[in-house]
Amino acid sequence: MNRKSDLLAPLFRKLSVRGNVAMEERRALLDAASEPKELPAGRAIVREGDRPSGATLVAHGLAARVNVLGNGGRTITAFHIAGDFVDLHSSLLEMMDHTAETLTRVVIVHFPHSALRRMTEKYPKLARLLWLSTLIDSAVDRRRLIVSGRMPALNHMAHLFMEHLSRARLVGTADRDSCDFPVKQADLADAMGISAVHVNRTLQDLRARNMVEWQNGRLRVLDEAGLRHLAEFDDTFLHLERDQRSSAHVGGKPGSLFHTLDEIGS
Amino acid sequence: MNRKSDLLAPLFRKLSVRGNVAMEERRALLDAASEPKELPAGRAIVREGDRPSGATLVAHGLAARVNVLGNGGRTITAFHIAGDFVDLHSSLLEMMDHTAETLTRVVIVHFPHSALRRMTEKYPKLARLLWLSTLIDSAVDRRRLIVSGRMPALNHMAHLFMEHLSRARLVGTADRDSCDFPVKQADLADAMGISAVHVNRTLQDLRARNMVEWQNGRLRVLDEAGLRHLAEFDDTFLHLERDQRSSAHVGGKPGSLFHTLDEIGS
DNA sequence: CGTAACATTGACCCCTCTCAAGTGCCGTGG
DNA sequence: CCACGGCACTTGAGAGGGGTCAATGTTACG
Repeated sequence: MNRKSDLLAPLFRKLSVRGNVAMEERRALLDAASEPKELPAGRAIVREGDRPSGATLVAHGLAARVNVLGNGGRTITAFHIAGDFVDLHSSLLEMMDHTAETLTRVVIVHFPHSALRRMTEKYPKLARLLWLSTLIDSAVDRRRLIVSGRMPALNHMAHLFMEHLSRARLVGTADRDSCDFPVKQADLADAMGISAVHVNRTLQDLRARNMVEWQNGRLRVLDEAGLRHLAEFDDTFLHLERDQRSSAHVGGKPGSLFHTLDEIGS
Repeated sequence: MNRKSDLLAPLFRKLSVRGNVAMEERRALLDAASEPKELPAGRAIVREGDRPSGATLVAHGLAARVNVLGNGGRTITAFHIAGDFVDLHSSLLEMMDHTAETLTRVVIVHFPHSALRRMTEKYPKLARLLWLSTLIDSAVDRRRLIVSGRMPALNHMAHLFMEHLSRARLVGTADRDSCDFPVKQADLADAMGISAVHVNRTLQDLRARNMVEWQNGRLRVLDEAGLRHLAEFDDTFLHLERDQRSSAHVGGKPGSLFHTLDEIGS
């Protein structure tokens, strides 16, 4: 049990940034979670076209949201670190429009939709926080869309690194200036939409500028201000601020609409 | 009143594709809507940094989701047509992370958060459909992320056109092979992340292949199969299929969790 | 110590960019 | 009715970021 709660720590940490999560709510989440499962690297967690019966949380390790193009090219549209759900949206959308696969050894925890439903029914504040993180994920996607379409490789990579570091900090898995990022250059290429060769060159550029180190699967940011500047990185879009309504009072009795439309978004 | 219901027709149409919308629910939506407002082209509907007090629906005309980069470059990450909300997510995210501005004369209808809350409280099925379209919007964003990062201009443009036509069909504002698309080439450039010059050349290519016509703000698709092929366009991601749970029975008494977590997503 | 997987480098090419000039359309004012 | 200016669209030429192909280092590990 203690083991399981450790596994959910990153999620709790992330949710707590945006609003309080009561002990009771933590327990409810723990109860809804299945036994952890371990997957080796390179395994699919869910596949495009699947209709998952629950949501899967990454508890440890690194996974990626992957789409395959007609020409066989692989595209990574997001990295999932500890504390990220890979398919929370499948409950409404039903069919997965992308694959989630492990990039390293990964520990996952599964939450059946039925259990989630029961839990969120009872704890609307918690439901609200989960939806909020869902919306934040979309906000991050929008950000990536801008960056990927507009910035040259150097700036784009700076943004990717800063985003990764910020998100790792959010769930408490980062040191002051470094965090795990155990991917291959080819993975970065798939994530940035450039060739692996050019990833290599861009990386060298960033190193030559003494802005980052990246070896043995660990990212170290040497010049954060410089990186932020290059990437025009502003973590406002991660919505790190505390959400007024969730953290304190909130008139959200279960069943009130407070936990429905008002907490979603376009 | 009749006028107002005409304005909501595209929204109803879109929602109906995914689940039934009862007469009573339509009335509720109509009641929640403010008087329509008309804006000229080039006006901001909401600005980045705003904290809107409600959600705004485009009832007529064309708007765009815009972000401004440091170098002054404008990025369009989405076009909003009739039936699209421009800021539904602001209710949870609170602060807008992008601007929505009109590209033509636009008629908007405003829904105060409070009214939406009351309405969705009473009609969970309706709430569910609204959230669903919210999630579909994110799915479309993910799709754009893939396309924009991976495809050369010609294929990218093919995708943009097909997506626009499909969405226009969805809300009933398209003929068999054509729809309004009153933007400048410079807007297309901002949307695709390429220069206006190259938009022009790409457009000429597409025309030379007899695949599209585009004049006087109207798009006509001459070779849909060809376009779809170029763009690897598969409108599955628009989730046109009927949602089982929403359309028929559904055990969703108001207040049940059915309309909470289970209907959101990551 | 051989092999496989990943990182690095070099050479050459193409897509898209920028700069810059030219064309066409349309609304306004004379 | 025509001249004019503005705006959008076109076209041309040269430059550059990033792509591909292919070879060479470099580890990690059986």
